[in-house]
Amino acid sequence: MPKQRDVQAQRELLSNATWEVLADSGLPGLTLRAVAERAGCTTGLVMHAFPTKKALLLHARDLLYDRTAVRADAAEAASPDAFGALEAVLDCGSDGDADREESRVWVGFLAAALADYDLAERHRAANRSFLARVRRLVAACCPKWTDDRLELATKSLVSLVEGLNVLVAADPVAYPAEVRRAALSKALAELKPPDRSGGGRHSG
Amino acid sequence: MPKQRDVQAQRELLSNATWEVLADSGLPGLTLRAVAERAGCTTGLVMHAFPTKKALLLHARDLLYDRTAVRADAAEAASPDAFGALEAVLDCGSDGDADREESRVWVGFLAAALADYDLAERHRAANRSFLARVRRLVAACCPKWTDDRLELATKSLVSLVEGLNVLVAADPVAYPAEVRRAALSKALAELKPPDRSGGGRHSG
DNA sequence: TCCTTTCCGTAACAAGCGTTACCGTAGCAG
DNA sequence: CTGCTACGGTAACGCTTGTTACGGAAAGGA
Repeated sequence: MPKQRDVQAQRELLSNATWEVLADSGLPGLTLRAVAERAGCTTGLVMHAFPTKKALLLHARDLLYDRTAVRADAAEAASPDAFGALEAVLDCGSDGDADREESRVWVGFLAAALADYDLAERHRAANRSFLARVRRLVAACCPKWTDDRLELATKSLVSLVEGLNVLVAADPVAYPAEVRRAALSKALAELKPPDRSGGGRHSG
Repeated sequence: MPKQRDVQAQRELLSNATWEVLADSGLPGLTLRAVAERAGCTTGLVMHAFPTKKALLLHARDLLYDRTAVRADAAEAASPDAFGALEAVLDCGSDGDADREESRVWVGFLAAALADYDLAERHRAANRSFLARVRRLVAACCPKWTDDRLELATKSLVSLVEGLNVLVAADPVAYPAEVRRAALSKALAELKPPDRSGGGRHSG
């Protein structure tokens, strides 16, 4: 049995390349040749690893979801309480340079999803998964809230965060990190208006 | 002087067609032929009305901005006080079917702006104009607030609204009109916590 | 060492894109 | 009615796209 390959590694390599191309060339620049060049191979390998371009796109979309899920899990696990976890999860889209890139990719996939049913399905699944996570954390923060209130707070928080991500992707100057942080903090402060036991922020 | 045409009307017709194609075929489906077919003509007229595809895109982008500005002006003028104006302006993206289309178009242009400098410039200008409008109304609602607080509230509101617009464009089921309305109302309630003189909502 | 089998780079394909050149034609002046 | 001129539909161009077919090369078994 001659010359075996690591299919999994190839698919991940190509998905990463897809991600990078999408980040700095946008959706119209996402061509198989661009992906191949970024991955350091030719379109031959791309078409052997994925049957079609759409399969590559869907796999890259899944990869984006996996990454955010892994990071959210890590942020959640590293936080001592539910408040900190919620803050970390919602803020994990503001870390550094790599994340602005992720926002750009997210916007690209979103725009593509508006005209592609499969991509739209994955977008919805990912966003609802994110909603469920945030809702769980909000519920942990405010156990006495009704379902309606939980629902509203969750979707408000998610909308705020995604809005910030979208807007900062197109205009980083108008939405600097400090503004984003402050907006998030103010929104999170809504979750604990009565009791002010201890400071949630770890630093000044 | 034979056979004169109404250039302005042609440009508007084509921009509208561009808008419609972008709304239901997405960015990759936005071709000159598709625009021409939607406008009921051929690519010949398109290329006579606009020198290039990018010029058409930019004009369509300007048209989108003009429409939202006109509608915001109308919403503002029809409101008796600053609170109502702010609510109307922020809510003007949730009216009916035509508006979901507008959100989709907005997302499409945003994604295109991530890889096109001129489109990005117009996006920034439009968003900053919107920020200025909201900030002016917030300032009218809360005259005693500091600049920092104004800035934060303004950008939080805009982020929330744009986030809702983006999310509802891709998943209308998860973000129904009532949720959006409630989220906006709750965010606006932040602007007047101390005095509770009269109800702001006009109807049930 | 040689053979076999899988891999993947090369190169071609048809289709679609934005763009261009051309010419029939429709409308006004005389 | 005739002639002129700008308009815009037609069709082609060159280019890039996704996709496919093919052949050389590399790695494990005999």
